[in-house]
Amino acid sequence: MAKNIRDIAKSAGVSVTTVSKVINNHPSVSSKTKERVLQIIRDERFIPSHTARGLVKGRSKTLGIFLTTGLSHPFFSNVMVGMEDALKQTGYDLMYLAQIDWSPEYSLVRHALSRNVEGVLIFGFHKHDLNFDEMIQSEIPTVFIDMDMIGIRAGFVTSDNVESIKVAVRYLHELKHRKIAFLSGQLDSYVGKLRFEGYRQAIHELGLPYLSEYIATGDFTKASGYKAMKAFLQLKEPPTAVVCSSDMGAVGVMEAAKEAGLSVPNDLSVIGFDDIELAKHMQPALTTTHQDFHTIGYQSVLMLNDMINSPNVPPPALVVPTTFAVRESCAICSEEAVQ
Amino acid sequence: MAKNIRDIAKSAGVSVTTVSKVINNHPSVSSKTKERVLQIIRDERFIPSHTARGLVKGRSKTLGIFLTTGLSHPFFSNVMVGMEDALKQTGYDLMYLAQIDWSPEYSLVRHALSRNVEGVLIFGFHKHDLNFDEMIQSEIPTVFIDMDMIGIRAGFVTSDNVESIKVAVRYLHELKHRKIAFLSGQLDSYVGKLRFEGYRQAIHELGLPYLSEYIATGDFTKASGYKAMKAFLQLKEPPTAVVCSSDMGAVGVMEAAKEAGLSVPNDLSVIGFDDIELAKHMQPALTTTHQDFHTIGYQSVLMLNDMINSPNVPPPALVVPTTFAVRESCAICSEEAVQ
DNA sequence: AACGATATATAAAGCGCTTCCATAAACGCA
DNA sequence: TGCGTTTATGGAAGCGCTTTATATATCGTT
Repeated sequence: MAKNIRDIAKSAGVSVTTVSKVINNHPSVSSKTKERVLQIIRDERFIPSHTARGLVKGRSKTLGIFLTTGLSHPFFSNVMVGMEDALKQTGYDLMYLAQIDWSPEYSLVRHALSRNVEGVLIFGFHKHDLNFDEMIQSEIPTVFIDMDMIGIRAGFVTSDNVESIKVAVRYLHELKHRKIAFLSGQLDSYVGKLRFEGYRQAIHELGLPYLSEYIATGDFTKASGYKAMKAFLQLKEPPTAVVCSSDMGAVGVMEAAKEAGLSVPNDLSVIGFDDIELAKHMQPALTTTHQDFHTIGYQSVLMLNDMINSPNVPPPALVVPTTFAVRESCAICSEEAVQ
Repeated sequence: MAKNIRDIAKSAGVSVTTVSKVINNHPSVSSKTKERVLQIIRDERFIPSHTARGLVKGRSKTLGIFLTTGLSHPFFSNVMVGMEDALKQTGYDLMYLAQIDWSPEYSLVRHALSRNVEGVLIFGFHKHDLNFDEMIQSEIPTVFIDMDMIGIRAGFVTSDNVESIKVAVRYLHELKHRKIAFLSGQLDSYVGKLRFEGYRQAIHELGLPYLSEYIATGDFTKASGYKAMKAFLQLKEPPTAVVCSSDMGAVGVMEAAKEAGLSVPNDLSVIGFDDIELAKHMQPALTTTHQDFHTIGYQSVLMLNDMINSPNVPPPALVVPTTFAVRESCAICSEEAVQ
C-alpha cells in the first residue's frame, strides 16, 4: 500500500535520485524522463513522505503553536481563522503542541525542536508562566501573541491596547462624563497592564483627577465586573461611566447596575473591550473596542514566515489597530458636568 | 547546538544503540550505564528527534485534524478544549492539516499519510464536500465529528440531535402549544437532517398535524431565522412556538417577532439549539439544547486512540447526550388549546 | 578528429533514530 | 573445570528521502 520513492524508481526504470529530482523539480532531468516519472507517480498515487524529507532537509514546512492558557482562550478561534488563511498562503501546516507538562524540566524549546518545527507561535496570557526566556534566547523563530516578548529571534503582535482605552475614555469625556471608573483585567497580564496604562494616560491627558476608588482590579470575568460595580455604588460619588477591560466584565457591571435600579445608558454609561459576539446582541447593545483578531492571527504567521526566511532581519513588533464600536450603552452624562 | 544521539553516545562512551535503549528504556541495559547515560542526556539537554523516531518506527504520536469548514466553525474552540484534555492524556500532539486545496487531485488521505499521522479527526459539516470515501476506505483510522460516516477504520461522534429536538417539542407540547413550527438548518448537513427528523418524529408521536407551512428551511444563521419568522407571521394561523436548529436562528426569530410587536415568551415561545454564550444573556434568556462539546472533543480523540491501539475492533459511533436548558423564552400557550 | 563544455543519469553517503543480530562477559551448576 | 545460560553491549542495516560527487553521453569548436 504505502509506496516509497524506490518503488517509483523501479517502476519508471530510473534511479531514486532521478525520482527525487523530479519531485523537487530539479532542472537536471530531461523533460522526457520527467514526464514518464510524473505519470508513474500519478498512476501509483505516490505521495512523498513529508517526514522523511523534513528529516534530511531540516525543514519541515510545519509551524508549532503553544497555547499556554489552553484552547479555552476566548478569542482563540477567531485568531485561528486568520492564521489559517496565512498558513494556506505560506504552505505551512500547524502543529498544536499539546504536550506541555508544567514540570520544571519541561522545555518549550526542546518540545518544539523535537518536533522539528521551523518556528513557533505562542499564544498566551501571563508572561512568567513558562520558561519563555529559553525560547527567546533560542535560535528558533518565535512570535508571541498578546505578550510583549522580543528577542533576537522573537517578535510579537498585539492589539493597540493603550490607544483603544484612551479612545474609549475620550469618548466618555466628550459625552460630558467626568466621573469615569475603570475595571481592569489581571494586572500581571500584558494586555491587562496596557489597558490600565491607557486609562491612566487618558485621565491624565484630559486633566481629570486620578481617583484610586474609581479603579477596580478584575480578571476579565463577568463576576469581577459585577463585584466591582457593587463597590462603585457604595461610593458617595459613584462613577457615571465605567470603562472595562473586557466585554464580560462590562456584562457584570451592567448586571449590577440594573440590580441597583440604574438604567444603562441613562444613569450609567458602560464600555467593554473585545467585541465578543454577545456585545451586539445585548440590551442595550454594548459599545466596545473591536479587536481585529483575524489580522492578528494572519499577521502573526506571516511575521513568523518572514523571520524564517530572513534570519538576519530583527523581528518586529506589530501593533494592530482596533476599531471603536459605538452602540447603545453610552449616553450624555445626566449630571451637571462637575468642574 | 542541536545535539544528536551520536553526540551523547560519544560523551557517555557507549554505543548509539545503548543510548537508544536508554531513551526507550529497554530492559537490556545495566542500571549503572543507564544512570550514566541519563545523566549526560540531562546535562547536555538532549531531546531526541521525534521526527526521526517517527520515521523509523512508523509511529509519530501525532494525530491530524482536518477542519473542512475551516476554523470558523462556531463550536470549534469548545470541542478543541475537550480534545486538548484527551491529547494530554494519550500523549499525542495534533497536526492541523491546513493545506487543503479543493482541487480534484487533492487527497485527504495522501495529505495525512505524507504527514505520517497515526489517525485523523475530521470536523466538518457537509458530507459530500471532499473525497471522504477514499478516507473511509483507507487504512488510516479516522473519526468524524458531526457526520455519520462509518467504515472499516472510521467511526464518528455527534450529539443526540434527534432526541434533543424531540425533547424540545415535547416541552412545548406540555406548555399547551399545538402550533409548533420548526426552523431547520441546511438539510444537506448531517445535523441539519437529524434535527429535522427529530421534529418530524415528535410531531408524529404527539399526534399533532404535520403542516408543511410550519417548516422553514434555514441555514443556522440569524438571517434565516428572521426571514422564516416573517413568513410564519404571514400565515393565517401563525405558530405559537418555534423550535430552531440553532441559537442564532432563534435570535433571528425573536428579532422578527419583536418587530411584529409580539412578546417573547408571552405571545411566542422560542427554543434554540447549541447553547452559545449569547443564549443565557439574551432578553429573555433563550431556552435551548446544550451540546456537550467538551465531551464530544474528548471522546473523539479517545475513540481515535482506541482505534489506533486496537485495529481489529470495529469503530464505534458515539452519540453524546445533550441537556435541555430551560430559561425564559418559553411560556404556557396563551391561546386556548386547540383540539 | 580531438578537445573541452554541457546535459543527463546514478551511486553512495547521510539526516537521527530503532532494531536485529552477533559477540563478549558474567553466571549457575554438575 | 567445563558446559550451557543469561545479561550487557555494540555493529550494521534500514526508515524514506535529499544531495554531493562521479560517470556517461551529447554537443559545438577548431
